[in-house]
Amino acid sequence: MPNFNKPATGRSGKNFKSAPKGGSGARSEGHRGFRPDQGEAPKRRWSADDRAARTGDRNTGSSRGGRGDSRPDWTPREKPARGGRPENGDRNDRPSYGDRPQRSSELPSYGDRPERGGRPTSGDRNERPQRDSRPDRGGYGDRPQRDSRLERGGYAGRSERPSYGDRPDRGASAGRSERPSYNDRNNSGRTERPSYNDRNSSGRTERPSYNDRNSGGRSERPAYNDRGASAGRTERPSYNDRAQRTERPAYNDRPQRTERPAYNDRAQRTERPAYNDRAQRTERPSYNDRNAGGRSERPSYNDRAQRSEPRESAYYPARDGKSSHSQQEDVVLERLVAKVVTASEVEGKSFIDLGIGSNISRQLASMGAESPFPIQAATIPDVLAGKDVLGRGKTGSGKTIAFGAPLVERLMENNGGKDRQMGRKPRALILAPTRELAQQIDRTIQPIARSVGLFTTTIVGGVPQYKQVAALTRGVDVIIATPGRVEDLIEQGRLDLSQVKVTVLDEADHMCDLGFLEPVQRILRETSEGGQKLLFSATLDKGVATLVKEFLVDPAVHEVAGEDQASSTIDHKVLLIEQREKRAIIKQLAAGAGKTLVFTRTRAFAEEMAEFLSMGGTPATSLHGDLNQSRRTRNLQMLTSGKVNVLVATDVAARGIHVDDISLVIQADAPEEYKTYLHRSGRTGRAGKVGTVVTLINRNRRRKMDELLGRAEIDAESIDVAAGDAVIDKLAAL
DNA sequence: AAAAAAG
Repeated sequence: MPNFNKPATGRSGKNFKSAPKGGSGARSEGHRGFRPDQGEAPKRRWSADDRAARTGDRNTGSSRGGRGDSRPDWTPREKPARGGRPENGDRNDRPSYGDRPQRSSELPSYGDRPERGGRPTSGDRNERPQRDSRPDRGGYGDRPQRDSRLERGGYAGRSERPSYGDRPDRGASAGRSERPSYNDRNNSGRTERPSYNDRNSSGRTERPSYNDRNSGGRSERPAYNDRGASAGRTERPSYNDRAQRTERPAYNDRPQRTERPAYNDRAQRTERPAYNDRAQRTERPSYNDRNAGGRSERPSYNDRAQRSEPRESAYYPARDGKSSHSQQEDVVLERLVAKVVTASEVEGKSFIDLGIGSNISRQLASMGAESPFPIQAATIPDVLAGKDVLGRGKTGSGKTIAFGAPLVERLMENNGGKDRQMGRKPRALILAPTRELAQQIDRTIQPIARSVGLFTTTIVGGVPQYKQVAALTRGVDVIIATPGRVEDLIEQGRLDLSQVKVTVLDEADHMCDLGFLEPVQRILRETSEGGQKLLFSATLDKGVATLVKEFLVDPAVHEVAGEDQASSTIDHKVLLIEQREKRAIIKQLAAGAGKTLVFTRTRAFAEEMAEFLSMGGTPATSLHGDLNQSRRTRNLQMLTSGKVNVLVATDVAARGIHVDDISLVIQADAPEEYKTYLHRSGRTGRAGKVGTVVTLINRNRRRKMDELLGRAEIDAESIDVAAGDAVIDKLAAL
């Protein structure tokens, strides 16, 4: 790709990783945080008062979306109210400290979160500094499960959480919540469901690789014609031209795209299996069945499976019996050549100047984003122009709106009058690495989409799928998802991505890591060929080369200048400690009054530390993959709501998650990768607030830590300490 | 090591 300094040397990402540009942390021009020009990004854009006032507005105005109020066409026939909400199930077994007591009070009553406008959840904002300090914002937690459903307000069933009364006893699902940890699952005779590991290696057979599918029958893809002529869409390029780029083509052009294979028929598929079929399950409508229904030309997942096409096999290194864990070195990959934007360049520009419509601009303003942040000003025009974009913006710099606002704007302009059509296929997909992040993104994008009558839904695991399926059946425009559930629903024939014209990968570099890359590739291949692709991350580097090569066309690369430690409000410290004193020191650090986030390398240690701290008088809760989703959501919410001030988490909380006012980040286990360091530390110091990051290491690991800090381009003071030292108390959060 | 699917 033209945007790389060095042309790709091979097809697989491995090549890029093995050809790093030296591990030095030189702040040279080719390096990650290099910035030719100084310019400070304006932080804090609004005051707490503004925010409070804003909240009020939203509550009154957001229902305008139209759908929510009337919700005529979509009466949930298939699943009326019954909010199965299993989530509550685990409430009983909930281990962590404080949640129990307040429990009942923490769940807002249904009534108060209908419009989501009040948006207490702060979760999602992480990428957007703007909302950071909203005082009124409750946190994630208040609306744990509701993820996206809010708007659909009207419909009972949809709310993730039905009132206590109507909730039948989530019988079956209850069991789910207790899901054993990954480890347990592996050992405990749960034969019915292979653990992730098993699945990766052996169990895998049941799922054909997408490659096969590609080579399979994908011959031509139905044109986009039906899309409805985009009437006056002249001024703005449309989806289609993407190929030729220059100026945005209209949806209609799409047709030319003959080579697109495909999955076309899916489009016509009206008879999609009803939710009820589910019962018979096992025989879940396979692609074959569907094919039989007339769609013969399209290979079924199975067929595809058998078809062994060596082609692209390079993309599946792990499958070939190799350990999928080849310890990647923590190296700084070559930086992508980017167009650098400085804060001063965008000063005075408004979202409207950038091409965002007035409706969306108004919505953004009501959310606290009165004027665009640098990363937004840099990428919005290109996104609107239909170009593929790679965007790098520091943690909390507003990346979600940077891709979310223009994405919604484009969908609105190109809906060909088909908006709100029942059963319409999603036209945009946003993928995130964790469920919490996906839900957080939805909380930001949903209001924007609703402001122009478009709908969003989250497609993530850990929660029952029926509501997601019901939403898809009704028709949704934007999907915010995690990879696993998306693939699951595609296999079930309940999700069709063929009409997806815009795909966003948040935390894109992470989505290219082992374990994520392949699913992501398979999913991207299911989207409309030639569709626009947007890759964002605070640490975007050449690790995304594999995806760029296969899916992006002449991408524009943007980053913001002045986003390095010099402009940071975070203080970094490295404590050289005695291993045996680690717990005591963490306890001392966590004793402060401010919100503290502790990162551990393993789930077990996270759980152990949370318990240790709680037992020691510092209420703490945990967040990691061994918890069922409802507990994850609840525990995170406990921190955002202030029910506890300490959250001990694995790296599931390292990226993207936004919690207001975290004043101290403790790395109980030092990160292996400099990027992890940057993401973890990015949980504090948001919205211009000050924060401290303390990393605990053994003295003999000092050199290694220094190297990592060098790569991260962070200057941190190293201090020799012993449990009980006064220095530690000083670092404890205020 | 972690994360990501299972009415």
